[in-house]
This record gives sequence, C-alpha cells and structure tokens, in this order.
Amino acid sequence: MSSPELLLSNQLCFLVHRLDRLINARYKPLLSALGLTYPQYLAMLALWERQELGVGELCEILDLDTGTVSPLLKRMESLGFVERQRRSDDERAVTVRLSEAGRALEEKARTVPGALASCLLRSEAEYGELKALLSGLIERLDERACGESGL
Amino acid sequence: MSSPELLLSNQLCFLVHRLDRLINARYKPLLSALGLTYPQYLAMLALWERQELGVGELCEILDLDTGTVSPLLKRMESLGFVERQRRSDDERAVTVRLSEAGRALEEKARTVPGALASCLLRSEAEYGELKALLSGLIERLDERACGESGL
DNA sequence: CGCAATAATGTAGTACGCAATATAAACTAC
DNA sequence: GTAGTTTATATTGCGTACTACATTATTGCG
Repeated sequence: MSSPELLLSNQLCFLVHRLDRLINARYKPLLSALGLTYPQYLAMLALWERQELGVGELCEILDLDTGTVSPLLKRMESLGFVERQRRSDDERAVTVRLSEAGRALEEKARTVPGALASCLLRSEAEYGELKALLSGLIERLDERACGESGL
Repeated sequence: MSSPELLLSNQLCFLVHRLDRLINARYKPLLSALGLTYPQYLAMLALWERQELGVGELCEILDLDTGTVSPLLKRMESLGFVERQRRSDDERAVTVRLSEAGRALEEKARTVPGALASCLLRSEAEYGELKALLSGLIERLDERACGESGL
C-alpha cells in the first residue's frame, strides 16, 4: 500500500489543480454570457486596467508564452473585443487596444468577481488571508529553482 | 479606469490559476524522468493507492470527465504502465490495473512530493493550514451552485 | 554587412469540457 | 416474457487552451 506521502488526498498540488478547475467551471456560464472564455477574461482584465498593451507586456502580466497569447488575441480580435496594430515606430511590436465593444463589456463584467466571491469566501478577512498565502507561494515558486544552485 | 474589483491582481482566481501552472512546471522535469505527465501522475497516485479501478471510479476520484480520462488511459496503456480490460460480468465497464512497470514506478516516485514540498512549504504547520484552507474552498464550490436554488 | 536581440508566428503533444455515439444492462408495459 | 424504453458506461470527436520548441521578421549593434 502507498506510503502517506503518495496518497492523492495529501497532495497540495492536486488540491490546487482541482480548485482551479472548479473556479473555472463556476466562471464559465458567467463569462459565456459575455462571450468570453476564462483566459480571454483574464486578458480583458489586464486591458481594462491599461487600455493599451504590447503583446509582450500582456505575456508578462499573464505569465504566458507568446505562443499562447498570440492565438488568444487573434480570437479576441475576430470576436471584435480588441484591435491589433503594428507599431509604426517599431515594426517588430504589436499594440493591443480595446475596441468599443471591448470597453462596453467592462460594465457588464463588473458583477462577475462578486458572484464568484460570494460562492468562495465567507469574509473580507478570509479574502486577505488567502491572497497573502497564495501570493507567498507563487513568489517562492516564481523566484528560482529552490534547492538548486542557491541564488 | 477599473474599479478595484476588476483589478487583475485582486483576483483570487488568477492567483490560483497561476499557482497551478507554476506547480505544474516544477513537476514537469521530475515527472518526465519517470516518463509521466502531470495528469498521468495523478492517475498513477490513485492506482498506487487502489491497485485496480474502474474508469468511472477514476473519473470520480480525479474529478475529470470520461472524455479526458479515456485518452489519458489509452496513452498510459501504450506506455506500458497500466492494462485495461473489459469486465466479463458487465461488458460496459472497463477495469484499469497497474502493470508490473507501473508498480515498479512507485518506488521511483517516492521522492517527488518531497522535492516539491521543499520548494513550496516552510513548515509542517503551513502544510496543514494550506490543506485545510484549500479543502474548504473546494468543498464550497463542489457542493452546489451557491446562491441558486437555496437548500 | 553580418550578428545578436526582440517579437511574433507556427507546429506538435497533451489536457479539458461538452456533445454525440455505441453498446450493454435494467426497467417498464403490455 | 418479450419488445421497447431508459439508464449506465466508455469511447470518440470538436473547440479551446497551454507548453516547448522551431521558425520567421524586424531592429539595433559591432
């Protein structure tokens, strides 16, 4: 029989993975009412915040590869939420801007986070605690390989 | 400008999503040394625990669709880690069993969770706290649609 | 003019959810 | 008790997404 460290129910990774998929499933009906998928919603959050972004900037914000973001933006453009334009002063770069429809969507999206929070959270304090905990874990993993090659 | 509830950095969903992908990335090199992907590893954890499972049981344990698990098992079978056999007493059902190679892999996998934990966690207490917190959130989302249909 | 840097695109493999299908078992009606 | 319906189980197909790797295009520097 398995030793306790290999029990599925003891794996934090499994809990995080499961929670991520459950959250995703909760968002899905709310977002499909807006015409967005979950990753598209995250990209829209970034754009509502900044209005205009380079593709590279968006990749950094979302921590995604350009190979992921490029087709994502292509779909969002064909849906009419964003416009892409190659920069005239640097022909390598592409600027992503909200369209009118994309800006209009922000108003409709305003109720979305609250709907999820009411499912997930019991108090403002819990929100803060969770945010701090998750941010801490992310920071530890993001920095560098832990044991290896110290610093 | 965005209202605070739409700020990307304030979204727990984004933090969970990001953490999940970071964990996944950390596991990848460890698991590819075993010849497994991350979801395959989770399936193996379940099998090491139970030796023999129906496809449906595995779907429930992992909380995955049969449409996800079926091709996953097909790949794992072609890799030689599991065997699938239609049950004689119920031709609808398929039983999944570990192969010899699959059983042998457990020994090599024993060091994997600890490697991640040393990256992620600072203490045993933190592990317990996180496990309780995440489990609680999962339970809330798993139960049913929150506001809807009372009860 | 080459060479390196940066950004965008393309490709292959895996994963996930949903819908449709095939087959088998169980249940209902008469 | 058999015919027809319903339920259960697994597989397949489709659309979207993420990752790693390779390729292409533009720019800036030596």
